[in-house]
Order: sequence, then structure tokens, then C-alpha cells
Amino acid sequence: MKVSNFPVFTQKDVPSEAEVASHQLMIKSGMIRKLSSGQYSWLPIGLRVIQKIQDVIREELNNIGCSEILMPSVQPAELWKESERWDDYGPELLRFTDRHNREFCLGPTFEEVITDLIKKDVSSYKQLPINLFQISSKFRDEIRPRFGVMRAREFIMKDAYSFHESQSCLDMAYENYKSAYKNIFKRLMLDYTIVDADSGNIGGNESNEFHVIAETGEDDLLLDDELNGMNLEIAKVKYSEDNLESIIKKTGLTHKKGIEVGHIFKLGQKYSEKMKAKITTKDSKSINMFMGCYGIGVTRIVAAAIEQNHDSNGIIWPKSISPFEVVIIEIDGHKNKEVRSHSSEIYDLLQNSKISRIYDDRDASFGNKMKDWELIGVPNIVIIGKNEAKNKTITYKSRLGNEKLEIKIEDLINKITL
RNA sequence: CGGGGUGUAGCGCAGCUUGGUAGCGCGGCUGGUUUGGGACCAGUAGGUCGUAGGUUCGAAUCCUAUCACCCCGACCA
Repeated sequence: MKVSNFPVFTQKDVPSEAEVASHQLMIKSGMIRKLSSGQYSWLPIGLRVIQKIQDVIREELNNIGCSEILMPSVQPAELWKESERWDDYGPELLRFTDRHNREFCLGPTFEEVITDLIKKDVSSYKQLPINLFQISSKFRDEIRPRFGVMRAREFIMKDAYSFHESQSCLDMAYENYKSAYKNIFKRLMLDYTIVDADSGNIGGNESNEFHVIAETGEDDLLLDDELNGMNLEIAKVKYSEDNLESIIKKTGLTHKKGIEVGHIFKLGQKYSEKMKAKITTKDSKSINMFMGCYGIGVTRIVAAAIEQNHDSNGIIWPKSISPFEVVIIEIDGHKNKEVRSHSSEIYDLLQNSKISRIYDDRDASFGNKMKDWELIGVPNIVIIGKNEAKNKTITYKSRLGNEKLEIKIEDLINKITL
């Protein structure tokens, strides 16, 4: 990509409403713009980060045999009445009626739709297990949206669902998802922890949350020295205390703030009973399917990753989710033919090496370009001016540290992929 | 929904107390000098002061209503 074809919407100032670092940096770096409370448009740089995260999730889920599907965001009320969540879910369910006065909602989660989908096609244990996921926009009419995309009313979530003939088969799948999630968060280079959780109004009997540890997190976690533990709701019940301080006093556990980026549930037969999703077993009995569901907040991960990886100059992307692996900054390229052709050469070289790169060919000063790309957080910076053009070299700088190194072109690829 | 706060140019703000017809910084545009860490000079565009109504000779300023947005709380992935 060249900046002349890839709009960069960085800005110096940030609206006063942005409080936390990730929200401020996402606006300054031109990743998002607000449409209204809790609703954000994603600009090119932001969308590239989302796509990187989605790629990792897709790969890891495919690895455990989970196939991708896509379901409609608009869901008929009938399904929600069948599961009895039309009343139970509360005002967070964004509802509306169509021209025929028929009731609908915008999906915050998809247990009803997928159960309906599966029960129409699956009738035998021989067809199970089935594992499906989708990555799509979800809607929750939040009381108070907050911190940019951290708590939004419209957000992108990956939701997966599994269907089984027995509890033991569900238990196995649950562990598979748990390990896939570990791989995902490891590849995203997030500092995270897994805690025991309450299954809330999703339902079921076992549940774990995946939290990115961050000061700006909204959830309270109680952790032991190995960072294992539980969320506050579970701790209250387990230790029969009703506030954080007394639990800490009683147990000696450490309190940390977490951003919930993933949540997995063993749903059991809750939905299959209510919605009559039955199969015939090997011994010809008719039973309700066992289900699990598994969510990851894709857009929330973007904010969480920034909370964990930034400095006073801006974002510092983990390699796996950076919008680009390397940025080429040319100095005076519009005036100096040698600089321009040398930069283009490097640009092509990186293309051939399958390294994602952006080439800043704007007529802007060196300092301006550096500030922009340090703000955006691309991990590798290649500087090309008249000296590099003459010497047939490049100057390399990492987003971390201030050292600039003039190196041979051949050494560039090693530097980046290291 | 309860409490608090804010709406004035793309962004950050001043002006409001004490009514007299809107200003600053950043950003934008034009021209020139610049470009190795957010340059400088000169010029220029851009606002029915959130919206509606009222008081007044006259309203950004006072009054009423309303909408939007933010913060704290309850709720929630």
C-alpha cells in the first residue's frame, strides 16, 4: 500500500470525551470515528487490525474442526419467546417491529438462531458432533456505552456453537475450545488469564472467562499467585461475602482489573430442551442435544491490545496484529528521483517477500511522518533519504527504542522477520 | 433510571456572571522559503453559537421546553 492510495486519518488533538488510552489512541491514529454513542465506524487502519485478529481466530478454530457460517443479525421474536429469553434478556435486547407489526430483535447472541438451524437438519447422533462459528456484528442496547469500542452497542464478536450427543462429548469439546483460545490469545500476544465465571443469562453449568489484565478493565478478578482465579460474582458466592474488600481479607487473593475478551460456556441442554432440538441415539432413544457456546470479542480485543501496548508516542502493535509489518518512510521523495526509485525498489522487495508494508509517499516532513507512524504503531520502520539512496542501503528503526541503524538491503528481511 | 456536567468553525477552547450582532490555538486552502524528529512567512476560507419557543429595540449571553454527548452509580460480554 502507498499512503497516496490508502488514506491515513491521523490527528493531533483528541476529543475531550475520550478518557482511556486505547480510546484516545484509536481516534488519534485514525482507526475509528464515532457515529453516535457506542457506535463506531472503522477506518482503513482499524479494519486491517480487526482482519488480522479475525485471521488468527479463523485459523485456530479451523484447526479444531470448527467451520465458519454467517447468520442474520435480524432475528424474529418467536425464537426468543420459544427459549423464554424474550422476557428474560431484558432491555439490553434491541427490539423493533417491521411494517407488518411483527416483532424482531437485533442479535446480541445467537443460541436461538443456531439451535433452530441445527434442529431442522440434524436428527441422528451420527451427524454429531457439529462445530460452527461466525464472526459478525452484535447489538446490545447498553445502559451506558463506555471507553470507545471497549463497551459498544454495536460490536464484532466471534461466536461458536457446538452440538453433542452426550455430556462427555461436550466436555471434550469444551477443553478443545479452551486450548484453541489459549493459542489465539498467545498468538495475539496478550497478557491474559482464565477465570471461573458465572454463566449469566446465557445459561449452562460451567463457564470460563478470558481476561486481559489491564488497569482500565471493568471487571474485578480475584487471582492467586499463578494468576488463576475467578471473577467477583463467583467469589461472592464461594466465600459468602458480598464485597471485594472482605473477600480479599478472607482469602488473601490478589485483586486485578480485567477486560473480558473471551467467554466459554457449557450450555448443556438448556436450549435444546426449550426449543426441542432432539436426536436419536444409538440405542434408539430420543434425547435433547448437548450444547456449548464460545465467544470472543473481536473489537474489544483491539482496545485491550492497545491498553497493554502503548507509550507516550502512541500504539506499539504486537507483530501478529499490526496493520502493517513495516512502514517505508521516504524523505523528500517527491523532489529527489533517486530517493523515490530506491524507495520503490524496497517496496517491491518487501512485496516479493510477502511482508505487508505501507509506503509513505506523501509530501510531508520527516518529523511529521515519523510521528504519524509511531502513533499508528507499526513495529518496523524503514527510512530512505538521499544518503540511503546513494549508498544503496536503508536505515532501520524499531518502534521500540530510538536507535537508528543504516544496514544493507539484504539484511532488512532478517531484521523484520526476527 | 438516579446524581453531576457539557453542547460556540474539523479538533481543543474563550466569550455568558453584567444582553449591543462572535474570537483564540491547532487543523484546512493559496503562494513562497523549507523537509534527517510534529518548520516559517504572507494571505485566505470556514460558525443560522445543539434545536424550538419566549422575554427584549436588540439574545451565544436571560427564561422555558426539548435533543444529543460525557462522567459517577445500578446493569452487562
